[in-house]
Amino acid sequence: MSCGFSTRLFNICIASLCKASKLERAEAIIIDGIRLGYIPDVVTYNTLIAAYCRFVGVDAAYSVLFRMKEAGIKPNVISYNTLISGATRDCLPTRSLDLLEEMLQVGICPDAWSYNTLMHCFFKSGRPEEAYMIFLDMISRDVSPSSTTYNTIINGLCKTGNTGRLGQARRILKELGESGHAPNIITYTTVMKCCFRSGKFKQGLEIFTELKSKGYACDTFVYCTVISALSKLGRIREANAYIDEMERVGIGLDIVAYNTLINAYCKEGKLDIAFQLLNEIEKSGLQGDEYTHTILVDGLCKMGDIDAAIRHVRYMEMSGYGSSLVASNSLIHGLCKVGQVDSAITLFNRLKLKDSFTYSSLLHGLCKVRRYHTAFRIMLACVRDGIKVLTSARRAVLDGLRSSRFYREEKKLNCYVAWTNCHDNLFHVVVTMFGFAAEHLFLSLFCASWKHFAEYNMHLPINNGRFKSRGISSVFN
DNA sequence: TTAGGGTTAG
Repeated sequence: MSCGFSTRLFNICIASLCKASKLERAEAIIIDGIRLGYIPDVVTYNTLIAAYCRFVGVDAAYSVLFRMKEAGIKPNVISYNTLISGATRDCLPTRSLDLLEEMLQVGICPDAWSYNTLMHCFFKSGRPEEAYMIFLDMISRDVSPSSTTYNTIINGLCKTGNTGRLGQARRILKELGESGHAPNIITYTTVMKCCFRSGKFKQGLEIFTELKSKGYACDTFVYCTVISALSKLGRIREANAYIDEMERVGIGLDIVAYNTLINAYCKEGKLDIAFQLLNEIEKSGLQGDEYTHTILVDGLCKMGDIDAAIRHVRYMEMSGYGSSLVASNSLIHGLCKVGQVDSAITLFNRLKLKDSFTYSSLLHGLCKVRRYHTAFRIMLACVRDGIKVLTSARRAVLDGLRSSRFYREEKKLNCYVAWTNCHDNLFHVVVTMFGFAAEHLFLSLFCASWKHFAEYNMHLPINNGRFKSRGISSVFN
């Protein structure tokens, strides 16, 4: 008994070292502990696995699993769930699936936690159809979905663009409650964020009112979501009121909350307060991240202080934040806005990575100063790279080419765009066919009982029989 | 000792 108590204390000590990322020290303590008679148990090793996943990587964590077995300690479901979580953090769906396979092979039954994490991994990797198949496997093995399962699916489908019936977000929440799976604060935050993401601000704010009226305690996630949405809408006074409320109810500010605040002040044009907050972050022992500085760069661009924005991007590069694509996009947009299109082109050419924002901003800037032929060349490169620009940017280039009598270029560009659209349509048909599965899940999720749903899905062609051990990987590869 | 929700740009 006393030995068990000592092991608990020993594990607490290891956990605190791991939390502070002092892995070498934790390992040394384990060796010293063994000499003194403290025998590490499965909790000790699981703590170490979690820390290696967080601070080093899943491969290093997996080697701990190996050492654990060598020491005669059998890994349990938490050991594997932790590794799957590590693979998810690094966005490695194949790896997480292999770990599930290994669990089954060594006779450890995956639980809801394992499946939820695995589904999240596939959603995070932009593969909702496979996440759906994981869900089917979960059902076929009689593992009951939990509230986390619902939240993972709602969030995953929303982030991968399958918003489905989210147009009726409040009804979804009501149906979830009626089905006996009461939504929790995470469900509310997820659905609210989905509304904001799809531009349904009114509905999102109604959900916020609803969760407050139902007595849910708002946490920093809820406040950040709402404050950010209000900032985007330009409703700064209300955003400020919630910032005050957050402080009043004693919610401490982490880096994401600080970034949200800085963004609100930038949107209001109060750059001085935004920079004061940056100092406050550093004084409080936190550290600004890529988001913090990107928000500041964008704020400076929006205020027309391009020189300061350029200086801040240089500061970011020198301070090890890397070159943020979002910050560069803000800068390109800002340079075009103040008429420095050549500088925008120089920056554009320097970028190794470009996206739709980069191209759209520069194309708009070029059209604004009637440099349609340059815009034509850049847009050709963009189409060839398979990047889609805003419809307004494409329209501006085509209209400009026609008005400047560059008919041959206009025709060529139109051909390219039509060809790409044709491919997109074909792709859309394929995606829709597979997407049926995800959509079906979504409809069933809120309309039918889980049991009925699972039985029904057993007859779907996409689920020809249950997944079997070793069979599951072959479905995905 | 393990999972799900929050912050940036056109």
